[in-house]
Amino acid sequence: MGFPETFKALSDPVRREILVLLKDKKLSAGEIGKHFEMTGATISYHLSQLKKADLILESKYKNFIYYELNISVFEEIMLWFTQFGGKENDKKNE
Amino acid sequence: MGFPETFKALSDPVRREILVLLKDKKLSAGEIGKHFEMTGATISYHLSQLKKADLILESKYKNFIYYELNISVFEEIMLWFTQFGGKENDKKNE
DNA sequence: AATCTATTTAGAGATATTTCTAAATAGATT
DNA sequence: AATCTATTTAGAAATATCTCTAAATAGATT
Repeated sequence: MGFPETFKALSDPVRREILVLLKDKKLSAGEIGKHFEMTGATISYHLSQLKKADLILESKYKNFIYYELNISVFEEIMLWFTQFGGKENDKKNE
Repeated sequence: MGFPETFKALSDPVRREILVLLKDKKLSAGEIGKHFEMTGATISYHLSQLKKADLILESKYKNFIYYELNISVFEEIMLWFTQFGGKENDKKNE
């Protein structure tokens, strides 16, 4: 939806952990929930925030809703960070 | 102070704008404040959050307190993002 | 030393966020 | 069709965040 939402979504530790879980595999809401000591409703809330921020995509299969990372938005965020320079983000030009 | 604080600090639009202002030059609290329609007290609050997150460093000169970016923490954050892959963050290995 | 200027600290109000329980949806299985 | 399973939605409570005004600090200037 836009930068503000994306950064807000990234500001919560639970949501960042969900993103890490989704790093290498699609997972259902229930599978994600098992990694936390929280109700399914709370997990659902966090997933909705990540979805609103376009950081994840969802797809349905049978009863389940599967979530996966939306890499393109990660790239946009990375791009925002490159403006601050640091240890050469421009290796390509060396 | 650690990832959670850093991401929290980055989640506010005013604070992100402050970081952009500091991108190419050191600025005093007052100079930063001029860019916003907020009281100095509020700016001071945001600066304290950025400082707590180690995103900025401060130094005194006369009456003024000058702020500048702390690049190393930006680098740590960038590193966190690289775990999500995306459009090759490993150009070096091509 | 008195005052001025730059900034922070304290306290309070408004709003936003995170979490829960209970109820609603919706598809799958019997 | 009745029920079971997975997930979301609604509403409420607790906590955190952002902003303000007023007061405190501290160094600079007169």
